Amino acid sequence: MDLLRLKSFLVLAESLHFGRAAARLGVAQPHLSRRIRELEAEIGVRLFARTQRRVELTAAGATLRLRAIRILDEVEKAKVEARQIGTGSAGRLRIGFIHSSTYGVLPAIIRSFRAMRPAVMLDLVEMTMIEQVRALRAGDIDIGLLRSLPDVPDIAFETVLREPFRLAVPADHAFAGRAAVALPELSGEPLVLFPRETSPLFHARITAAFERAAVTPVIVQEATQIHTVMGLVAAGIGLALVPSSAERLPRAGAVLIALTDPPEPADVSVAWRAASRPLLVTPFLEAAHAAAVGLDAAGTPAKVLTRPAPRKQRS
Amino acid sequence: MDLLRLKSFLVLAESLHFGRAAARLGVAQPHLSRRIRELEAEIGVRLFARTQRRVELTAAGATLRLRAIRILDEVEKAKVEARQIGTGSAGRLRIGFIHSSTYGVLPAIIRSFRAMRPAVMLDLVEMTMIEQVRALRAGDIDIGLLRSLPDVPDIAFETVLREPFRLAVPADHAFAGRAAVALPELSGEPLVLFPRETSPLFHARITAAFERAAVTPVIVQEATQIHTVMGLVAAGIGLALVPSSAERLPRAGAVLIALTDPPEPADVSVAWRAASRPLLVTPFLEAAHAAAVGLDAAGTPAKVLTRPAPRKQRS
DNA sequence: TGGATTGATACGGATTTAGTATCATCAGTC
DNA sequence: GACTGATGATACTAAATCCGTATCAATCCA
Repeated sequence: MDLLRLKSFLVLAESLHFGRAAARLGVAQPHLSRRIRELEAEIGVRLFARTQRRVELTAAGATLRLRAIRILDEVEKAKVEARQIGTGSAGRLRIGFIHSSTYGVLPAIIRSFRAMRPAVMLDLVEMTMIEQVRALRAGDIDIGLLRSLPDVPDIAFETVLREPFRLAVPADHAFAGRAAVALPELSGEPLVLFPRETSPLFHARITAAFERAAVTPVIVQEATQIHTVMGLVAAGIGLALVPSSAERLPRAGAVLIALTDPPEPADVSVAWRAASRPLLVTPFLEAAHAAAVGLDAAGTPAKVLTRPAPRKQRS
Repeated sequence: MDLLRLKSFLVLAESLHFGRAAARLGVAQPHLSRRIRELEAEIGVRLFARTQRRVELTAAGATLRLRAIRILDEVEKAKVEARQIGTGSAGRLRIGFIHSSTYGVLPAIIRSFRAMRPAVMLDLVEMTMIEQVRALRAGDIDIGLLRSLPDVPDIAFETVLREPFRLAVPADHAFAGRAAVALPELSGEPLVLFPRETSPLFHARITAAFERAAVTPVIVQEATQIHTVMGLVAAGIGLALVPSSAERLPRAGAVLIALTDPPEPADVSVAWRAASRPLLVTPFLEAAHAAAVGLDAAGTPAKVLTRPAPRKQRS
């Protein structure tokens, strides 16, 4: 069975005229006769009833016609789809992301990327950084969205956003009305901190800043996820240094304040397997950078210190 | 795009090894390389990532593989289906039938035919004989099941069953206990008869028999359908001559009795367009003959006169 | 009855396809 | 670190297939 034969059959089934069908196919009439005869021989069934004056479909031909339309259509679609996936305008992109990007940069990146490549399906899976590296190596995800990594040879990454740290204080705290606070002022204040094991980057940046400021922090509680930290702050357990994306996390009872001497910003990076950079990494990086600019413009400054924007606070 | 290329692609996608795939396809390895290259050129996308040591599918290749499996499967199914329809082992058969066959031979024929050709779909439409002839000519039905026709040149038919006439009498009639009755005994009895216009065969056979017996029937009522006639008999309106298939029509208050000098039997025939005898006519005739024999064996004798079999009578 | 139309057949030339020999590259090994 | 074996790509020749022209047989229409 040959698609050319099938196509010829279909054209003849439409026009029911060997001469005209052959013309539409761009071949000579005798050759169309041959193709149809070969198709009939292969199937072992007469597809057209030729009365030497009129050509009509047999019952077998009529059902084959319906099938043939479908098959040729699917072949065409398969070709187009493969081409689109090959050129990156369609397909599937499996993305691992850390939890804290959920209310920060991730939605903006997704929005931006979908606008660029509407035909690409995104599979989003929340993972820790460690899990992302493992999944990238195993080929389970194509792209990781994570905080910057220690140098790993087989994983490439590019930073798309630098998030400044802010001071989170309970709404009824003395600092709550202040425009900015300096780290030395936190001396003696109870603090909530990210643990070294599960949040190495946050932990390192924050403790380094306290060292620079010559402050010995009083750690009263540890918590891994930003929303937990914010909850503890709101409950009055202590103050905390959190990345600015915490602003997007509605939480009654806590406010964010700028720092005059903040830690080195925490970056959000896009990672992929260095060996086989997926085609869609480039557009994804574009989308991520665009999203980062948008976030800045929307009042989440990445570098400049400003008065914290007013926040909606929901229960 | 060529199914051979697609098949080659699929085999290579399974084995991921040019040499082995080529062997499975029965071609030399260089030629498989060519086919794949051509397929990739046509689609404009690399389908395999060749690392000179290992071959693996690209993302485009992976989705094309799924599509290709489906397409090749559908092509195969289309071929098989067309072949089956062409040889009559599958397909659709549109049958027109007269009402009176419903409780006579039709169910038996259907049962027999479905056992023979389980893959053939039957479209059953009740029609009068006139409508059947029209539908056969228009190509709306393939087969008609009807009483014998006056010779019509473009419709061919074959008789599959000859139904003897019986005398239907009310259950409380003097004849009710008799084994057989002769037509002259009906002289003066009120009779229900099929009208000439709508039931020409029954009318002709019955009036001819009365003429032979030199009896002038007293017609008190006409009715077209056998179940109506039986109803009128049960109601005591009169007696009637009905084809023996009326036995299969449960009807309280009426019994059937053999006739010693019955009219010529009424035949049930299968008709088709003489110009293009559908393939399935032959098996349908076989099924019909088999069903007719079964009916005889089951106590509906076509020729011999016997005591009428006991009947279930439901309201 | 003759002309026109339609599909089938025959045959020679052109294109495509298949097979053989060979090469380049890389992984694993001693 | 050179060698060996394996793998896919390339080049070239032979065979098969495909395609177009010429022609025929049968039917319809005037």
